[in-house]
Amino acid sequence: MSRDLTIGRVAEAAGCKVQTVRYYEQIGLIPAPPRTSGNQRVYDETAVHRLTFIRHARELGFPLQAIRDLISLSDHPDQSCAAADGIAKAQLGEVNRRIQSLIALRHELEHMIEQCKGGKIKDCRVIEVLSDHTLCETDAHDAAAPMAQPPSAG
Amino acid sequence: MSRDLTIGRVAEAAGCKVQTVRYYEQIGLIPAPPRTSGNQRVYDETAVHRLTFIRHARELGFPLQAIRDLISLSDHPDQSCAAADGIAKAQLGEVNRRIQSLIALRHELEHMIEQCKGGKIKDCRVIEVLSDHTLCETDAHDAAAPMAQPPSAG
DNA sequence: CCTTGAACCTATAGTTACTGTAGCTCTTAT
DNA sequence: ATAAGAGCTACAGTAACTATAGGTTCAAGG
Repeated sequence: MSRDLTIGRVAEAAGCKVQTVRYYEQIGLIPAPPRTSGNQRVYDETAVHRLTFIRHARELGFPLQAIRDLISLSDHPDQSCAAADGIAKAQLGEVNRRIQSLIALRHELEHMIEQCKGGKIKDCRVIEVLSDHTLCETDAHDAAAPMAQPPSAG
Repeated sequence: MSRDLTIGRVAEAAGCKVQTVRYYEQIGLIPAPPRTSGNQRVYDETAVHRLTFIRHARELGFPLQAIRDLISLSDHPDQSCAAADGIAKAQLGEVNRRIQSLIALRHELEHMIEQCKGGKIKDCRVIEVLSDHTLCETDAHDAAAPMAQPPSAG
């Protein structure tokens, strides 16, 4: 078990970028770690733990604000679980809405591609469907619930 | 058929905000319209058409750059349809990836919520699952393909 | 004709969640 | 001793808008 990790090691272990770690520190999502005599950050395993937590939550689509709430929750382990549960449930609702929307979008795209089998643009359904209001009366219109954009899982 | 639309009318007809219309003009996605003597923008139906096109494409998850390509394509109607088709197909691939990811995420959230039925945070699976690397080995990890974030369909 | 209030104008800043760059300093290996 | 590579700060940029401030124009009512 290695203590005294550099920011690069921590970032690698947690699966995020060095800049992202510094950014999370800047916005107060992780505490500022101690520094070496040469001013470089020194982390331990708990930083990896918390960054991994954050990454997972981001991958699950939680906005940073929700993650902030979850973290403050987890810092008070004797409180009721209900708040964390509520956050997860709200997130589940978002995810379900997103899935519905995307399925509608997929139908529309498949339809567009189906129609567009070689030919000139003036006959191209891709352009036409996008241009014409009446041709796309699927539920695609209530798409795009205002949710966190997904992190680039790099 | 009304000609001489104000920006507010156009925005309403196309289902987007006034600022968004000005923004699209600013970034060159729509042409700058003529102005009244009092410097106010004057649109006609073709602006509504193009803005609707853009909104649909955004709702389908196309990034503005792809929309830009589509528009420049549609300005040359004698070219092959293949390019537009390619853009749509790439988009379909993204949509499918997103759906897969979200379904995995939904499983994970449902599992979390299932486990978390009243109790204290120290026993809460929501926190635990998010904290622990090994507990979430679903395909959630290849989630979050770098795609355009969805527009707020307002 | 004058006034009121909504809608318009420009310019700029803020949003989210980072990512990238410039120009340094520090650490580590040879 | 030196050179590569990683770290440091600070700031700019990204997408795609959204919001604000502070001013102008337009349409309707008195």
